[in-house]
Amino acid sequence: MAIRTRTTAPRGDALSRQRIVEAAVELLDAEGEAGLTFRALSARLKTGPGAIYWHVANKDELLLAATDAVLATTGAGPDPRASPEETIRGVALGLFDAIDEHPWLAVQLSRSPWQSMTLRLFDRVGQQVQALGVPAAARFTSASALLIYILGAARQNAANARTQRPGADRTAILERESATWEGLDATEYPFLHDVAGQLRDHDDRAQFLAGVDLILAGIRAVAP
Amino acid sequence: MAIRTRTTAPRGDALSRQRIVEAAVELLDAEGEAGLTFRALSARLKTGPGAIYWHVANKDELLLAATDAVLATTGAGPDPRASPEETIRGVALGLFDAIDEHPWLAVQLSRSPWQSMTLRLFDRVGQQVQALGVPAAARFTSASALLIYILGAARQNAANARTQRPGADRTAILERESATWEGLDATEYPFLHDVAGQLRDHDDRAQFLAGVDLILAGIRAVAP
DNA sequence: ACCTGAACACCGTTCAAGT
DNA sequence: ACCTGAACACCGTTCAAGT
Repeated sequence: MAIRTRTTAPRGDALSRQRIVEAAVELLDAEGEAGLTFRALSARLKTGPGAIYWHVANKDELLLAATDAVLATTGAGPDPRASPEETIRGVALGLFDAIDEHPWLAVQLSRSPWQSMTLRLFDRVGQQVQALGVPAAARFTSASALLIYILGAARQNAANARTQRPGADRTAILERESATWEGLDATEYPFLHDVAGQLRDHDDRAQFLAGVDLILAGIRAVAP
Repeated sequence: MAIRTRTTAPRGDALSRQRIVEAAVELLDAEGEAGLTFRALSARLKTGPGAIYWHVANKDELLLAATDAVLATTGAGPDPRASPEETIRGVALGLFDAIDEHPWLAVQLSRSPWQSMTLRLFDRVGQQVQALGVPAAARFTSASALLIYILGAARQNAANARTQRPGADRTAILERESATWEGLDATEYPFLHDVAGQLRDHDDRAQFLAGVDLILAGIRAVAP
């Protein structure tokens, strides 16, 4: 096969939808949602803002494409040997970690529900709920409760991470927050006051999974 | 007591933090988050944008104040005769309805977790979890799972409502979505394909409460 | 103390003009 | 077909100047 000439081969610096989306993801990861700007993006791609509009309709479409691109690489294929519970935990952890790595994902995922990506997730969770032996009438409720919790927790975690400076000392933050809760008026915040100590050795991931297990227990209680 | 003179009494059109926040809430309710602009707000208040900055530090603080103002009027006081489950359902429904009425609330509530308002909610839910007899070690997990679900579901509902044009025919939308799901490839989306029919007479509020009950069942399963 | 409104440094998006 | 970059209509925020 002949070597392509320089002029017809796609050069590394040629603009393309793919290169734009890749650069957008990099920008989102590095600077957060506020960092994704058509000007910043075009500067990084060494072109003008107008050039991007040739390949992408608008910012919404760009964000959607970035979300799809990241989620496409995430989540290992389902393991047929895994139990339904394990598969659900796998999906949940995959999303949790993806959002932990790309906090801007959370906002995108819950912005347009019933979107292709969310529907795919809903179906995957629903399949496992069915495999659990949940009767047909209770499947919709079970699957939607699971997905809502998973997305909600991952989003909350992303919001927490964004509040803190990146690279901040996690232990120190929890220590400080725990002390704050302890200092709260026990009459006004009896629960927080009581539970302040548990915050000190809090593990977000473990907490997240415990919540998933709690809902799974509820589902099992309805469909034994 | 003497009648106050016109000049010292706060005239109806005098600028004040309270009037600003009230106008902000009106604007948010009518036009959504994008509608809250310092220019639109100052036009409504018949003043310049700079005047607002005398009473409010910036847009973030304004959004926070608007959120507090709306949530302060929501949620009936806790009924001491109600069971813990009933109280939790009451808190959940109160939030759900508030967010249904003011969809912009959802984004605000999960933007800054560990904020005064969210902490108060967390404490209220935690108190009821304790009243349920959940052992100390499981209380944190139970309360946070509940709150994450409640906020997540309310947000999802708000996002759904925002996608649809206000005043759109709810039945028609569900009918159309149900038909879409039915038309999906049964190999790729087996669950959605199966469950499409249930979507037709779907009640968001009932669905939401069913999810709360599911988590309550899980909590009870852990702490009988 | 409080308000005014022009001005600054940004946005997303468009579009005539180029190649 | 694809790119350029100035221009438009917006933002949030600041600030000298007024009362």
